[in-house]
Amino acid sequence: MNKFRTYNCSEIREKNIGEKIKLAGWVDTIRDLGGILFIDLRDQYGITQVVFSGDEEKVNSAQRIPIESTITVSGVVRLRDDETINNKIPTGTVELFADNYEILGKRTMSLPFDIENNRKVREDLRLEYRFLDLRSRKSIDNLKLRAKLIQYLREQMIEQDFLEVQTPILTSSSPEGARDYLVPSRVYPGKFYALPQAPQQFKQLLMVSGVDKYFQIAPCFRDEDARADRSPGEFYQLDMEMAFATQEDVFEVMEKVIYNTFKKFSNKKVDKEFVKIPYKEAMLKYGTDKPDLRNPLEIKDVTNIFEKLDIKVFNNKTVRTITLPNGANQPRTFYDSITNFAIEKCNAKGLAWLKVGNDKSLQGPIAKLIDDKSRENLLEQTGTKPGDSIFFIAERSGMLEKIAGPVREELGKMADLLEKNCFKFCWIIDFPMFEKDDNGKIRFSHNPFSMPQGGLEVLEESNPLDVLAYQYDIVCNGIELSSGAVRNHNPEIMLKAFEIAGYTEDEIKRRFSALYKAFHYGAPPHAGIAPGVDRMLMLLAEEESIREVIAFPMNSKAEDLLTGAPSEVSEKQLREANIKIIK
RNA sequence: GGCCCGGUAGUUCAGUUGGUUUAGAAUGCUAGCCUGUCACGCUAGAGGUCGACGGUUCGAGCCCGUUCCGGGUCGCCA
Repeated sequence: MNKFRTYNCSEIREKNIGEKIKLAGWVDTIRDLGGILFIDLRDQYGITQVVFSGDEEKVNSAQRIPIESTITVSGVVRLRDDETINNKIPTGTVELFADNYEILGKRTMSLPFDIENNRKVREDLRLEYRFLDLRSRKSIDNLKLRAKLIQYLREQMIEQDFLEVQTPILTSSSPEGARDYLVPSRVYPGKFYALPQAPQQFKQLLMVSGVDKYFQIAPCFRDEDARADRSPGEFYQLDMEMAFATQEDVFEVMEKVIYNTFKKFSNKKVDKEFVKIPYKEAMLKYGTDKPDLRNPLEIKDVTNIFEKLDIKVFNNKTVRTITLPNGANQPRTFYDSITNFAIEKCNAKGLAWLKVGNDKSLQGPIAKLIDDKSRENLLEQTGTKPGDSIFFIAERSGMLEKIAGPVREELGKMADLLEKNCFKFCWIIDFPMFEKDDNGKIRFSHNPFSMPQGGLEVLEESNPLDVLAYQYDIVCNGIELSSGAVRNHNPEIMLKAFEIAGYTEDEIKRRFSALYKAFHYGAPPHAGIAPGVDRMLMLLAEEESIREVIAFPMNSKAEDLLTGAPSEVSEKQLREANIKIIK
């Protein structure tokens, strides 16, 4: 029998009445009513009410236990009177009538914050005392959800015949992509390992080796600044890759896994259809490559109508609109507020708008400048009905999405149009292979290892900026869960693609030697994806910050406030690592 | 690195055009009372360099400047 407890704090029920038992846990609250005293005893599983009564000395001493200390209590399980039953907890019909207790771990420092109200507390303080922060019910629930989710993902991948393979953590720096975390080599002065940004090269090598379907719950490391939905430093992906597979094969596996997972861990409606939207269309209709499809608003291009009119603020610009159904009823403050949003948050010069009356008449700042025929075309082309209103975003094309996208989102929120309690997924497909950087130089727009659509022929004959890649993102409610691609397994096409992006053959051989070499030994066509585990959890737990679903996250400045990482190391360690610090 | 927002009891916040004694509230803490509470209740008490420095002013939590710290965002994240 366990020395400290015979049951956990969520276990005892009416069938245990009369039983002599022991419980151990944290003192959650003490309610001292004078002659009688109640303690809510808490552990990972739940809460049981403990009663001290009768023995005046015991009641008085129990009253002085600092809350959040750990104790063990022995006594007898009693039925509660009908009027004292607590329906909020599973153990609410019974209680432990204590005859003795012992403090196991006394709290001797004052609490830095109220544990159950931890969500309102400054995050740095919570992270400094993460061990207390994690005592809150919601934190424990998130840890449990994470464990179950990872177990379920693993089960599903195994069920679909995927083989779990672990790839190295100490590996080599890859010059593409994010900044690496470097680890100095002791044996080879001046040389470094890098922590993997993703197991990308290894999983592709596994394909060449003959692993047919690979997966891993993979830790990934990137030295980039944090965001609310992006942890700094490290995160986990459900990394997968399939041999002899096309884009559609990856979609089929992933849709099954994602749908089942969201269905299992959420009470919300999960849309079974994963809409496929080409990148170009997404940028036009939603102003972003991660559209939130709960928002019904769409952006329309009306440049053709306005290039014929002489409206000063629209001249020589691309003009796009968002129609807000029943928008004409919105008060003036609504229009001011969205205009301010566009100007302040998106750097727009302004936001023109029109109300459409029941007789199709237009009201608003630019109404007088639009002739009858243009008005008809405008209403027709944007699908605007009497009683609606239209918002105009006019900009040069490069800037346009940065305003239209956020304005569409904000309008949806302000008018409360987002479909509630549901998850809506889409695939964004047909990403461009190349883009121009600020200096007009052509570079890879996403993954250099993606297969260009049309292969070698297209690379040789088309304008690079028109070449599409077999590259796809999966997006849920406006959050990007993952990127994936059909990989380029053909060395000839690989050389050509890198050549367009300004790399020589020597550079490729040097930087991607293993992959480049391997692809000369019979590589299967292969494709994969790697959805972020933390982001899935964030959506399922309905958390605003990714740090709520990670046990020990770093703060947004990439510091671990518990252990003090990153920290200075001793001179001896530096010498062994052949490192000299330049300040 | 750029831009935006913030910093006032342990914690979360309020603090009016700069002007009345001792800078408030909630919660937490301490003490006392209370035999059926479950966020128990009631009474009393302690708790503050208003982030820091400088300036304007008869007078600054409030205005100005500098700086530090925190959050968000853009860059960045193939």
